[in-house]
Amino acid sequence: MSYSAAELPPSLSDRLTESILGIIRDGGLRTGDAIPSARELAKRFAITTPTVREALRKLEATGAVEFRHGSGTYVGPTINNVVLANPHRPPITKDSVLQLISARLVIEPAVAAQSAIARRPENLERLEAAVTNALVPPGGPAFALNFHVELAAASGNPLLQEVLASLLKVRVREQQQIRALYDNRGRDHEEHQAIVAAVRAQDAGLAERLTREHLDNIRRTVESAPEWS
Amino acid sequence: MSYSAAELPPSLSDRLTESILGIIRDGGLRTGDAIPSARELAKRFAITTPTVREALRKLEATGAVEFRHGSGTYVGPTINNVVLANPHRPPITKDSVLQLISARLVIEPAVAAQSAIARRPENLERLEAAVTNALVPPGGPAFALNFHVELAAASGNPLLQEVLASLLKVRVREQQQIRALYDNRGRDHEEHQAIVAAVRAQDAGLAERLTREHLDNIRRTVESAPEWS
DNA sequence: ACTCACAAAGTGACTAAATCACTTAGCCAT
DNA sequence: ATGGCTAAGTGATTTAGTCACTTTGTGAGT
Repeated sequence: MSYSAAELPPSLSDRLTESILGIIRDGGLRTGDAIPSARELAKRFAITTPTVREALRKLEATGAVEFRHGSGTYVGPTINNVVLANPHRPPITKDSVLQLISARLVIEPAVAAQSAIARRPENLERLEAAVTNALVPPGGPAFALNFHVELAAASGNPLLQEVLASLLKVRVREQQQIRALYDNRGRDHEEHQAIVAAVRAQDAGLAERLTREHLDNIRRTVESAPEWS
Repeated sequence: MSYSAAELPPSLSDRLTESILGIIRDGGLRTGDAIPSARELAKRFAITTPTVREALRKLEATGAVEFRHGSGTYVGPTINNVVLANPHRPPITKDSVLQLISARLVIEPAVAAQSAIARRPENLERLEAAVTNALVPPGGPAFALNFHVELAAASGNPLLQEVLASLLKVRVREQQQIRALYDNRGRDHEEHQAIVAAVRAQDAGLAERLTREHLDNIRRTVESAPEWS
């Protein structure tokens, strides 16, 4: 837990990642833009392609770049993130899901209160969209949890959004499992709508309470479910 | 922001990282244990070392493994993390520091309240240690911020500790800058001690209020400081 | 018996030069 | 215009080898 300071001398590939990030940032490249090819980078830094690829793989692991076979390498979605979801996260158990909900139970009510205060009109729009989409999906990606990310986005602080997005980036199968347990024909939807109403009315106390109750309901549902893995 | 689902077919190095994680987890290896050498892994999976190294670099980027030149590759400290600090985080500005403090201002009071309720005797010990160490350092690593991680640890939820540790893993230079601004001869220390007292007394409301005030003080100090980068 | 220097083995770091697989864009024939 | 083919560019992976660093154990000297 100490995250001590015994730093090793930075390897060539370490310095390379920094240089590549420099190319991206100094070049003003945004998410989706293409970066120079591996061969091009190898020539530019006078090293070989396997070494370049090692550096790029490190950036890929954190979502800073994305590979598209045959096409090129592109700036990834989390290039400017401060906190990330671990892409190599440990397997999920019922206990770890309960731990996740408990953490959200601490953080999200406070976030909801802040969002109620700071929300802007466009946040309300996106929240409405997230709430209504939550009823639509026949089996598509889990939009329901996206609601909670949008709720955090309404706080106006991108870091809070990052934190919630990282916590909620559970594997899709487990999300569906939770929803199957909890979402008995629109209960999720109703509670989300109530929260949006509180945020719209800028009633921080209410938004906080409703969010806490909502997550507490989910926690209880999961808690009473049978072990699944 | 959409984190959409356009998943590409997993590459060889993707499958490799999963296999290596399998070796670590199925083997019951813990942080600090050695994993098979790159040559050994190459032989075992019937592939070549550059490919193995790419997979290992991805794991290195998320702190799942660590390289030690000439010695071997070892299981890293964040192998079981759910959320991570971005090792390739963007450069820090005064605005980004204020954004960070604002996020903590939302999250940490709620965490402090939870910690006041759930704290166990060993948490109080570690909190005391963090508080007293905060006065010691002549220039060493920033123990002061470690206090906030320990405060989150006292909640009993490792995820909350991970979130705070990720948020606080600012570069050392910036930490010193903040401390230089704020810590006028022990003010930090006094406020930390007051928070510990509230946690010890299991007074959740007080712990929450003191934490909010503490961070608000820091925020104001940073806000009134001159631009620095 | 103890210590220290040094050699050897194991490991990571990196190079060099290819080949294969995939994507994209342009051209051509329809 | 449309469809299919071709060629260039790119990522994916291989093969074979060299260099640098760490650890360990051995053996000489004390």
